[in-house]
Amino acid sequence: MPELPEVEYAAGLARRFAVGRTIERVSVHHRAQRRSLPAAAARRVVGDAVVRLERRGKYQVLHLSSGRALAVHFRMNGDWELMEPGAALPRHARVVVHLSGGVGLALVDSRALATVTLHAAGEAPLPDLGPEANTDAFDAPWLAAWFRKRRGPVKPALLDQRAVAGIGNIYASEALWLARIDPRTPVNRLDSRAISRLVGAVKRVMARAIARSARYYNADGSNSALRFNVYDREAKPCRRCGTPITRIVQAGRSTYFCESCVRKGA
DNA sequence: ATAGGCCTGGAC
DNA sequence: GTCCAGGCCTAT
Repeated sequence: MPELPEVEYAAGLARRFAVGRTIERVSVHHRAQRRSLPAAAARRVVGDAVVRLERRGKYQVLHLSSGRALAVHFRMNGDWELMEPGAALPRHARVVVHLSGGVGLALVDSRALATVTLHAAGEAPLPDLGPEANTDAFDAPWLAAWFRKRRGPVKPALLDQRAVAGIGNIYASEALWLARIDPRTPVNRLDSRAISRLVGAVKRVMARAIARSARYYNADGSNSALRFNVYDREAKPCRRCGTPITRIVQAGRSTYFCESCVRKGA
């Protein structure tokens, strides 16, 4: 579930729920979770208030009144579950931020791959990230400049969060399909028109998903009502031309595309 | 660029 | 049982 649109939605929920409240306790319910959040770190934030919740790419940052920050990354399966006073621990709750008023912000994640990290005041809580995929800061000149410094096929390149923040494996395939670009095209072979199409397609895909995720987001992380054009549609007819969708593996991850819709040379 | 690791659950 | 998964890191 969690690429930029889904994280945006989850962040909105958590923001309305947690900002203005004070952290009374942080409980960790899976040992793998201690790799990113050791017990001492979980203890250190007690008494801190959540003053702001920021989403950046697929990350969320809980800015605390002391200047410290908690950075959260959902990875493959993470999500928030909001616990009202007296609520039972949700299934797959891995970390719970217990807040004033008796509520709890629960990180649920069946695979326990999500991360929560504590950062001291003045320390950058996030790695180097490119412009947000859904904003004007992400534009064709930027992407062209990035591609000039890189090599290799365009689809894995789109997943590099330093190039553009927030795109994941699903929306990378979706955007390339919309732009009619072959995912195997080396980035140095994309002309400026193709790059412009790609930037436009990324923004359209993001905007649509953001608009829909508010309605179709399920607590278990599934987004079943979302209808993808190519993702997970191997051998099914392309919605544009009917040709069976092709699945290949790039950088160890599935890529879906339509071989006939793709424009020659891009 | 690829392989393996981290984890669990669902599909087959 | 096997394979796969919307992410990302490290090692080769």
